[in-house]
Amino acid sequence: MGDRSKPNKRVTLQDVAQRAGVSTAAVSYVINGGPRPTSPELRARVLSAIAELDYHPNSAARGLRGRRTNTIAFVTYDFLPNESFSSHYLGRMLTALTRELQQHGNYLLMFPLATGDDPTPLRKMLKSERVDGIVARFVQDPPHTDALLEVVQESGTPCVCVERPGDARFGFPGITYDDDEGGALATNHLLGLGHRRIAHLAGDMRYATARRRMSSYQRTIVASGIPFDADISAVANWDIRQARGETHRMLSLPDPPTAIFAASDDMAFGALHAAHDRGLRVPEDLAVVGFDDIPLAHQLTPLLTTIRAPLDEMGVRAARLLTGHTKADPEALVETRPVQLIRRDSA
Amino acid sequence: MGDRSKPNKRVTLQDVAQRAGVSTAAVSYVINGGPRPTSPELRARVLSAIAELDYHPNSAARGLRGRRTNTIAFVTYDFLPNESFSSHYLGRMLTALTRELQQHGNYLLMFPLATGDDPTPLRKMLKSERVDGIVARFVQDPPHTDALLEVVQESGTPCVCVERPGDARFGFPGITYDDDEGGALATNHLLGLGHRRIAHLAGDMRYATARRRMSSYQRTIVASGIPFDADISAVANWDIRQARGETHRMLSLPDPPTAIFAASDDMAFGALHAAHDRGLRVPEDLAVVGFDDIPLAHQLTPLLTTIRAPLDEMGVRAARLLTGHTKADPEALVETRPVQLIRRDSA
DNA sequence: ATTTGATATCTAATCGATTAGACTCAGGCT
DNA sequence: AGCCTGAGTCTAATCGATTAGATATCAAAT
Repeated sequence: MGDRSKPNKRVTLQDVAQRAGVSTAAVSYVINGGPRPTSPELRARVLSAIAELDYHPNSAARGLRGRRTNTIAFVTYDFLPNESFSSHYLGRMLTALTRELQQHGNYLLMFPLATGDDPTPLRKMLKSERVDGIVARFVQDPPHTDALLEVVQESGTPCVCVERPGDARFGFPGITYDDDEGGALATNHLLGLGHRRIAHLAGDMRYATARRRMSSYQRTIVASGIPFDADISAVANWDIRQARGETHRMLSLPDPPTAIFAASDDMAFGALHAAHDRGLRVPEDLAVVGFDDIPLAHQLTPLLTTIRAPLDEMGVRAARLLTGHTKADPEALVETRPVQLIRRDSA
Repeated sequence: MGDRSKPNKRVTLQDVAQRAGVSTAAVSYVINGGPRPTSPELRARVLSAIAELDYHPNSAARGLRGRRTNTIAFVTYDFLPNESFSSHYLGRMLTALTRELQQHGNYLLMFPLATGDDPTPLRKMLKSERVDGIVARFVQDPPHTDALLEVVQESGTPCVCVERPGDARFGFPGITYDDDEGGALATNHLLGLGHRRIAHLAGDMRYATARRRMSSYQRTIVASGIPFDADISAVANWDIRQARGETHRMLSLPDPPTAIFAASDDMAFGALHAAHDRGLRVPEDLAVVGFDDIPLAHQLTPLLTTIRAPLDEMGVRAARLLTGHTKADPEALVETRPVQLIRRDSA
């Protein structure tokens, strides 16, 4: 497992102080820029000693005395055990998060949890003061995650929720995007193209996100004077195959849809698949709009028209709030970032 | 960002000792199971005091004195900045890793790096003694990652490489699977089905994995007495669209392939797409074998026949080696886990 | 009865950084 | 001259756990 011997003796702040001929306090002041002023000469001496000795502050000692770990946890609460890691979707946020954190010497700890998991490990992690804050991605809405949020609150760890509006009762802010706006954008885009028979493929109804996307579709349809038809609104549970099956079913109806708004790109692929099966042209015979904008969306043909959620922006924002590089508006518990219609070839 | 005030006073080991009427040493012994024996009565008193006070050891203090952080870093070195997080492929390993670590109270720190990134942040992280060990996933082979490995070695941090054979010069063990075996399995499967005209879609040649999969394909073909034909061996760079394009090209040849071994499931989808475009039946007119077994492989139709790498096993194994729950065989610098042919519908 | 040894427990030093409090010194004020 | 102020630096206490060394207790060995 690599060199187990200790090849290089530890360099401590003491050593630096000695080398620079100053006190340990002075060195600390220089490193941390305060809380007392330092003279330029002293600063120079210390900095060159640090460089010469290749000194790096010990994170444990810092954490103990200074009560900062420079670590943020990303806590997920999924329905399936491995969900968080296997979604292209989440990748965008994690990438943004880690990069933003790295920029200021902070680190990301992964803490995946699945529904039904005991919250004790989370409690333990928080109470051991391992992290300065957490980014919570809980796919369910209140009250299903109350137990977790209570654990977080009780530990006193700063917390920012993502992909949900936060929680007023617990005082946690949330950074989210507007599923309603996304659903409306998608549906209106199809309406604007002249479609009157627009179907919906919905995600797993346990997800708030799935429910919101569906209801905004319904509202938009109805608002435009078209009656809602349950026959062409199907729950496909985020699943490609189910989406394909449901699409086939709907296309076999006496009055088949001419357009489909799928609540995820995956399901949109299922719909495209079905269209392909039947020799339908996209978008001429069947227009398809997805949601998420996963990488595949612009790799498969036809290129998928979809709704893009600002995952990266949300990641960056969450990181900044937690590391204190941006102040949160104490009034606004919810920050909603706009979604975007990405027009490609499928609609 | 949640409650910033400190709602509950800190509970320390001192408090527990006082409450139980014993010394702090005794409490520590009980918690850590040693290094000295403790009597059952004392243990009981301490444990109930811990429970009553809801005590959780402070991780920073532990780290400082005990030199263990209970944290493992997952360090990636990718060609693209966000690659590590957006691959279904890696998800399997990360899930296995975190779950295994959580089991023993260890945590996973994500540390993604992209080619060309300055290794300084890694150096800094390691020298600050933030982690007990690292799992290194460096997609390139030596000598491209020497600079990074040097940094790791110099820091003295235990390191296990995954998806490559480790590195003898640095003394790091590796846990990997056999790309050659996978390529041979796939190719032989197609040969066994009677195919004589077998094409290959190769990944990005900068990846050792892509090169190995390609050369084992070539060797297997040639070993069976079929001459290697460069016209039906194409580099598609892991890209779906390129794979589709190359498949079209090959199918237009005077002597088109009847089977394709794609070095990744993604590229296999590209091939399937092309077959679909031309109205070819799979596997009758064109047989396709992929590599990786990503979730999509058993969600799209036809279900993809593919090679499955034991990512989860590798993750678990790496975790155990680093946390000391399994001893590494000091002789064997490489542990190669078997791959598996998953027979489904496409070949 | 005394020594030996093993077992169980306690005392206190220690890990390496942060920071409040004490100190020094120069310059400005009365 | 004497006092005050503030900038710059140093001394030393402190964070909370681990663990080597000292101590106590009791059973077995001499």
